[in-house]
Amino acid sequence: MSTRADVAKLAGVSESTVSYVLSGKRPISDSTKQRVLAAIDQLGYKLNYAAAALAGGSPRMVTMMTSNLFLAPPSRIDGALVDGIVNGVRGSGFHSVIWPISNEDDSDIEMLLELNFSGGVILMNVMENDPRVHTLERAKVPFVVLGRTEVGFAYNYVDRDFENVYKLALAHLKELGHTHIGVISGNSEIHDFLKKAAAKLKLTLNLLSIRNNHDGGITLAKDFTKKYPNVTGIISLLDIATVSFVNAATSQGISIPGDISIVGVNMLEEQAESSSPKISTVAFNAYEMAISCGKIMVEVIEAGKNSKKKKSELWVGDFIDRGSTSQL
Amino acid sequence: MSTRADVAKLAGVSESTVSYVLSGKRPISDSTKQRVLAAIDQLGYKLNYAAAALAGGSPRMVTMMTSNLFLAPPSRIDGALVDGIVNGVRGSGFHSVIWPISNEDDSDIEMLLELNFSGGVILMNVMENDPRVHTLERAKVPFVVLGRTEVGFAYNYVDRDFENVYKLALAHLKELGHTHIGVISGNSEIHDFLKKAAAKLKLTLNLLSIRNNHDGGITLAKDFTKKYPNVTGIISLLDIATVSFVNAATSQGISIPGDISIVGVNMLEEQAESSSPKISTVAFNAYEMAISCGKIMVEVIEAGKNSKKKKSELWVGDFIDRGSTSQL
DNA sequence: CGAAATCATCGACGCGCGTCGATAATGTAG
DNA sequence: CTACATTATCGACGCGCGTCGATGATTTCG
Repeated sequence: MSTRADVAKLAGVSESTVSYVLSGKRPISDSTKQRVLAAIDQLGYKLNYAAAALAGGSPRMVTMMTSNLFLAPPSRIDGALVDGIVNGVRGSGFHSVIWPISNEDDSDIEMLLELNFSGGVILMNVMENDPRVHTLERAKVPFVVLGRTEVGFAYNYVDRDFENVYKLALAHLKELGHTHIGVISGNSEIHDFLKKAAAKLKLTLNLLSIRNNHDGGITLAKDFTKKYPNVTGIISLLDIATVSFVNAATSQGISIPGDISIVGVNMLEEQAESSSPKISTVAFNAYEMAISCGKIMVEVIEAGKNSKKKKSELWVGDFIDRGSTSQL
Repeated sequence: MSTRADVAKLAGVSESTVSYVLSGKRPISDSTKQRVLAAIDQLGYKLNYAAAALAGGSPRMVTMMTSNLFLAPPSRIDGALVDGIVNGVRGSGFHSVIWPISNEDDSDIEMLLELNFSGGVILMNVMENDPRVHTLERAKVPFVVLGRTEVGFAYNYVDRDFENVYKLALAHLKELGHTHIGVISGNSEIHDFLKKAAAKLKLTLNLLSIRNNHDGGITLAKDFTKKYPNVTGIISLLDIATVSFVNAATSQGISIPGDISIVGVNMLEEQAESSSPKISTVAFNAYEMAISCGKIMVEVIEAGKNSKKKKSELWVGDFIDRGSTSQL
């Protein structure tokens, strides 16, 4: 393993010059820069991670902090997000790592920060008013939240523009004449953005709360028309259960889109096309969004502590018609 | 953030004494040991990760190296394994981290090693003759393979004792009078251990190769009895598809265990109990196995380069009767 | 009681790199 | 040609810790 000293010797310059070539924090003439880079290439020199961190450089490593990636039934979406982040930061010469935290215990987070081996943190699977955000804030680590946790507090985030995603889905259903809309969700309450969007369009919402698994969808399909005679349109916030629901409903004689129109807003294309019939969605480009999140993370790290400006991004997708909706 | 110097000053000892208290590599009298520990406690001192790594200490961090955790449909089993490893090493004061590698490209692995921020590597999702094993071997990093990749090459591993797992499942089916056994698998060939076990018991195997998803199970169930009239017993190496198969077969009038007896060998209990009827299995204690793997990893790291002895462990589970098999 | 062995502890050095202050080389204006 | 700003480069130091050799304290044995 060659060191900075080896590179300096081979290039005939001082060690600090090598450092400045790499960091670009001081001007270096083109000629020496070339020589140094050639030496680096020839020796296959790699920056020693630990030494750089010790000497005060921010490590070129991004940590994805996630708690429920492995406890809950794993979703394709989580996979797409992880994958996107990895590729997003890779392009900038950063590495990425997943830091599994087992529970609500803060000690895992603080461990990570104390180790100081991570240049930035991407917080995933956030909840409303997630306390971890404040832990990160206090620790003064550059971080980006994938999702949003609360208002009135400035932080970097990348999220879906749920306000418009819901509006898009509901507007489509309303245009087709549907007024009583079922909401397939894993929560016991309807999300505020969704309530607001429905109110504006004067639609009636009906919460259909199920677990996001195969069983959840099947259970919901059973006696659906008897239980929810008014519901003709559905907006679904789940993925796995939605596929099962559509399959199950169809096989027991409910026609989609004849009897029920359904729009998914939280599914990957692959999933939306795995059911029969296929499911129209408001596209959720999870992978692309995660790539962008990774890039923003890198920008935030490189901007350094000096920059107080927070970056954020909201993603809407197009409505993709796969034929699961029709005129009432 | 307090340092070793702070602790030394407070305890009234030299810095090296503090180090030796922590590492235990030189004898320290009880009285000073107590004083040092008290000072550490009082200051909330934490070993600086980067400095320790730089100075040559092996970092108290374990890296799980996995490629297809996020590309393939995620399985509950992978989750259980990750979770087990995390908890297994946590008990020994190690941290663990997932290093996602995107493809067959070795550069990701070498990056990890060059960074030298990992005390040991647990290689997951290994294939037969996995080249990564040799990369790790060459790099002289302590590593443990979760699974087995090839014979005639000494490395640390933890794996299921497939030879006996298969034997247990097949013997059970044979006792009940089944002679033509279907093998539900995702591969295009039958695993050697399984072939051998069948040969010894004079059973005929019939490969039923499907994808490990909901569709795979349903497709297989369709016209099963027409396509495979001889097959009365099944040993399934998949999890998700098996649940779907059992559900689908049952709902189209095939009686389990009346018409077909089935034994799963690669499922979590939770999964085996989610179908109707439930599925008898040879228990796969993935979580417990992973905990053990984590502990072995720590042992290997702490044994250091001096110890040439390789550790390995093979796990068999009990046959758990859930009523999915019966006398022919 | 003195010499040797053992034990507990200390001091110093180096790991590889980031960065500050200083210096040498070059350019600019008076 | 001198005085001074600018640019390019160097040398030295410190980050926090692991570890080796050395020192002083204590015990053991002849």
